[in-house]
Amino acid sequence: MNLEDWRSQIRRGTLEYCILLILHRGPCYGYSILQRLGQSAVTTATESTVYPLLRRLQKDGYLSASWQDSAEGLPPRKYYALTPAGEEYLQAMNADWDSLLKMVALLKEEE
Amino acid sequence: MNLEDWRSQIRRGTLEYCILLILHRGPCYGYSILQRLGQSAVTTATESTVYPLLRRLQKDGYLSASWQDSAEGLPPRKYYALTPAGEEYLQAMNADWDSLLKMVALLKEEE
DNA sequence: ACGATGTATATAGCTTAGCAAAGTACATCT
DNA sequence: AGATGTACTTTGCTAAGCTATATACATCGT
Repeated sequence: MNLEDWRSQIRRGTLEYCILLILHRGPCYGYSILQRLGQSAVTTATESTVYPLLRRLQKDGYLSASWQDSAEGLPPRKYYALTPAGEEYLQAMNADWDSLLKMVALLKEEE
Repeated sequence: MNLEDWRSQIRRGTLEYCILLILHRGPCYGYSILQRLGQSAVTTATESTVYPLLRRLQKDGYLSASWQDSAEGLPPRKYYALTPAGEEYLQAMNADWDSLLKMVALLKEEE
């Protein structure tokens, strides 16, 4: 297990959380989400991670999706948006995330 | 995917990080680590998660282990401690953790 | 006497999400 | 003609968390 493997593990759950945070700001499409996640080395992911994740979140009722044409010969985009269930799910994640940060901060303090 | 499943995913990598943080303070044995992790709903784990994780970290050279007898008829304990490689690994994780926190904070700010 | 609880560790097998690799389709740039 | 960029899809591998079960002994309650 090296750092790169650890990052891959940390992305589990974290990517899902980040995607919901992005969509909380407004509808967005996969390719753009992929690029935004790429801004941090830890959340960087590939298409084979993000596209299936988005479809899973839609299947579970947390996201809605709609195809929209792009201008100037660009491929059409599949826009995703948070459903009410998705907003609720995100709020529960926010609470857990805060709890986790406190736990880690506690473990660091006590040194 | 419900919140409980998400927590299970978030524990991937997170548990490993928390265990190294605990051992950074000094040697400790599995059962005690298990109880400390149980202080937060997000980091709560079972024996079947923590014991194999500890052995894996030892196998990878991040931890050393030694059996020590307990007083008053209690079962013996396997104490784990960070190796120099483990300390290095933890420092790299700390950097990644900070980076992740910044990413999440950024995504929350922009709303 | 006997079951329940607490301490302490171990292992087999299932499930799931991240990922590499490869593919589709079209437009622009060199 | 080939490379690059935009945008989405699918197959199959791998690794880690988890349920269930096991071992071993001590104490506590009924």
